Amino acid sequence: MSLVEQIKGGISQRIIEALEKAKGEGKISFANLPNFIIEVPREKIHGDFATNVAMLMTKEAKMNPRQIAQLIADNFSFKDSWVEKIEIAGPGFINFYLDHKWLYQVLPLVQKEGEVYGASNAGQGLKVQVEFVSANPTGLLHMGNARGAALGDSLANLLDRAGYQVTKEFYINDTGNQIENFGKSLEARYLQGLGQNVPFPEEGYHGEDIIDTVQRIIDNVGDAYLALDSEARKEKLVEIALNEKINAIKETLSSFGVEYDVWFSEKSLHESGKIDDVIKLLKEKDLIYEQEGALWFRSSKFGSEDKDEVVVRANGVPTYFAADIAYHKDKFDRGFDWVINIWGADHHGHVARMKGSMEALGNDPDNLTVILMQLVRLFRGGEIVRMSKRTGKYITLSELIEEVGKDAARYFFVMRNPDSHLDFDLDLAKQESANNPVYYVQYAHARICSILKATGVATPDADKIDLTLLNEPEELELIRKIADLPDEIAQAAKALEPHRMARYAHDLASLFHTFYNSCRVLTDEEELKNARLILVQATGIALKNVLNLLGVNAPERM
RNA sequence: GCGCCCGUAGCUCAGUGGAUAGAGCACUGGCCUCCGGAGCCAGGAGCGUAGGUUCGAUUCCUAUCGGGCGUACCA
Repeated sequence: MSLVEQIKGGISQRIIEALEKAKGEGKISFANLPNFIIEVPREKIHGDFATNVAMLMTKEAKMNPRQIAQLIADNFSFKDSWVEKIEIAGPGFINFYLDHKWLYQVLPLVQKEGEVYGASNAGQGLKVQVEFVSANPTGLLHMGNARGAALGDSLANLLDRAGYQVTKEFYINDTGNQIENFGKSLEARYLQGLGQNVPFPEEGYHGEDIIDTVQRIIDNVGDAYLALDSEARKEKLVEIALNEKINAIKETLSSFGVEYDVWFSEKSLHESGKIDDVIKLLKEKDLIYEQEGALWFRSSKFGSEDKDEVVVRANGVPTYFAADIAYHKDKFDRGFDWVINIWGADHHGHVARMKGSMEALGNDPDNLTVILMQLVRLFRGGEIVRMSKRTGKYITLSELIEEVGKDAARYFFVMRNPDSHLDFDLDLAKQESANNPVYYVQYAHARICSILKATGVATPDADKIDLTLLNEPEELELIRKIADLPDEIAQAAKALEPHRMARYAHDLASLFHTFYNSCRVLTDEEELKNARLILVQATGIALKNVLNLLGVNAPERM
């Protein structure tokens, strides 16, 4: 349990005791305690912590909130609580002012824990799976995939740190219509590459990368596939090209700092019979019916979905939805307590029926969470960078990494709430200046390393230093922010909101710069210098740990 | 038509039902004989609109306007 949690828990406990005591003395009556919170007030003058308990009890106790607050204050036990003073304010808030010495405990802790500082057991080992990107392996990764990659990977890191047992997974759509189409496109390029004048399929993949892929195949095997019939030829081409594409995707993601635990093949679901099995299972539950030659799932019976969906087409081929049902069933069969998918907003129509299908199979649909992310727009020179699906021309993830660097790209993608459209300013991301938030944070870290190095010796052991010399408001605020890290991580993980950590990193860097400008670290006063060095070191550790969560480097110099 | 997401400062965005709604950019003026000036300090303006629930609403509900997306035997 983190220090902040301990403090909050202690205050909470004492509030309940105070209320029980007052009740015993007949000064207040209530049957149930409200679900109150202990929060950090926005304004510093409102204390270190505050609670709304009195305002929530007015009905139950039939008293006005300030009277209730007064009772709590009168009966509050200060002993061993760090609480120094209690004030009642506004409509009935109870503000707690702490002896700031409680903060000093955090510094030795940070020094001792090092790179694991910030971790907690909030998730209690719950098994959670995060599936993200899962891009079509027929092309290169685009900005939507990039956002999903940054988001998913940071989220997985967060969950891991917060005490969940995390598996990162990529679902490979290696079968179905788009693979058919891929085959046709490859075949056309192959024949064209060998000098034949064949038309390119209208709905084919126009990207240049496919031409390159086919050229490599021609370099290897020449016209050997001309002799095959079209089906066998496409099969061969698809096999080779798919392999190449998937490897390229792996490499690009790897250079983006993203490594998966599992690469799951859609095709394997067809081959293992898991799709047939799940359809059979639904049939047994009378949730499948036949109409116009196709098999329909009664999705309208579940959740908010208002119509039924086809799972097997009239031509006997299962739909993507059928495969996805089997896939998600498989996820739960593998024992995940919590399954998280990150999808583009254009897939939102798929969410309700997906949850419905899980419910139909007896899984709690609430254990499936789908994070929808809005689109990404690229800007260069103040102009929107147009993407063209028809010509297959778009900026790829590897080009983006090439242009702005991994750190800026990851920071920019994860800095926003997935719900909002992301305007990605390429010029800003490239700037090595204060305008660029990622540099601002990294600069703080480099500065910290520089100070620590300037002493020429190792930073002293925090237990042997008088930390109570750290009394300046800038010092105390900085320590306070560091103390918050474990809770910040736990909360961001639970809410599935990694963008909070980008904000935290920025706030922490900002507090450090403020401290740096008002407190000289390398001073002649040996005792004070040592205490400040401990603080600087702890800040560096916290900053680095957060940047690592976001997949951004914490440079020692820049 | 119906469904989902978003409307907060000039721009890009934060804000678990709480107290005086916050950052960055842009604009203006200050700050190094001193640890990294890629830094610090100071300055203005805003919750799309109208109702409702509540002690209290940017947050929840309803309606409405504006933008995006979806509404396939595509994925």
